[in-house]
Amino acid sequence: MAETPQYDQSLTIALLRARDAVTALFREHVAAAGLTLQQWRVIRALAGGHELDTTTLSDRCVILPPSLSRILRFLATEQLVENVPSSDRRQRVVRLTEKGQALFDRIWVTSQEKYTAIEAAFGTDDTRQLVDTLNRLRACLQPPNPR
Amino acid sequence: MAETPQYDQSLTIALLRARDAVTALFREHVAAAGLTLQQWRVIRALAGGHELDTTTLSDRCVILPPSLSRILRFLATEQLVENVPSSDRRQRVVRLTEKGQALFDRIWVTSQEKYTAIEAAFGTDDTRQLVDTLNRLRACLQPPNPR
DNA sequence: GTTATTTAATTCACAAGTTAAGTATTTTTG
DNA sequence: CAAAAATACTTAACTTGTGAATTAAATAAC
Repeated sequence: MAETPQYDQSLTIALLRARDAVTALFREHVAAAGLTLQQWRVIRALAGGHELDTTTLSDRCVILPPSLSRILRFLATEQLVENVPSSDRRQRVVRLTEKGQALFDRIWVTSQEKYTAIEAAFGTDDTRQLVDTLNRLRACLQPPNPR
Repeated sequence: MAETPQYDQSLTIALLRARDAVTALFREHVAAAGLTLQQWRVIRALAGGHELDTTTLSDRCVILPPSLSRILRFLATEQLVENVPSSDRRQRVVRLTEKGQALFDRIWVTSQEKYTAIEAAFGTDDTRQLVDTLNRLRACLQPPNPR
């Protein structure tokens, strides 16, 4: 039964597969609302009236600046986000429009349900512990303070 | 300190960040050899003389068929992989060329070292346990047998 | 205060992710 | 055996990931 040499034991592959399995549960539902998962992450980060510059947004959504730039261009044409004047005119600060918040509200309900279903299937404690472990892994790999 | 509403507690984001942190350790080294991480996953799956059809390869590398098609096209032009005649002429079976295997051998050494370093930093037991947990999560989310 | 330097974001070019449609071969069905 | 259905890939079109180059504005250094 030496089918997969050691592939299933690889941390990188395990992370990839697990992420794949989780996102698959949300993709269809988010797509039905006309958004990709990445666009949804941005909307979600801005929900509740948060005004964020693109650097913060990029970090929080784990989306590289060039991608975020394109995503914001799309969301702006859809009138889901709008710019907020900033004192530092280099940076771009954005927020949700009313339409954007409404779309968030609509998607969020079902999204919550799906997430709850995951916790139910995998266990609430196990889920929380996994998140902690993943964050610990990350903390342990990234040079603590590049400042 | 209510900076991130609940974003850091999200399983999807935690998976994304963790994967990001891990792959970052390998990307530069693999890129120096002229490969992307995805191309490297394919090479790695074929290493050791494995002959695989694209369906199996797609599943094992967690790369969708259209992407794999492009990747194989590239690897073929680089003469790193070659086709193997198959009795079922619908399917494409590939294997590494000598050049491909040589490239694998070259990358693999350093790759192993990096992986060992991760285990050292995060703990061998913790790493193995995390992989198990991730595989369990996946098993628990995916409908067991679509056959 | 003008010239460097740094910083924030965008643009560019190419690889990959994603869905849908298309092509060729095999299997199934009648 | 011929027509229909299923299977294995590939192509096409669009969005995103990735690294390098570019633009614009703010800060630092003369």
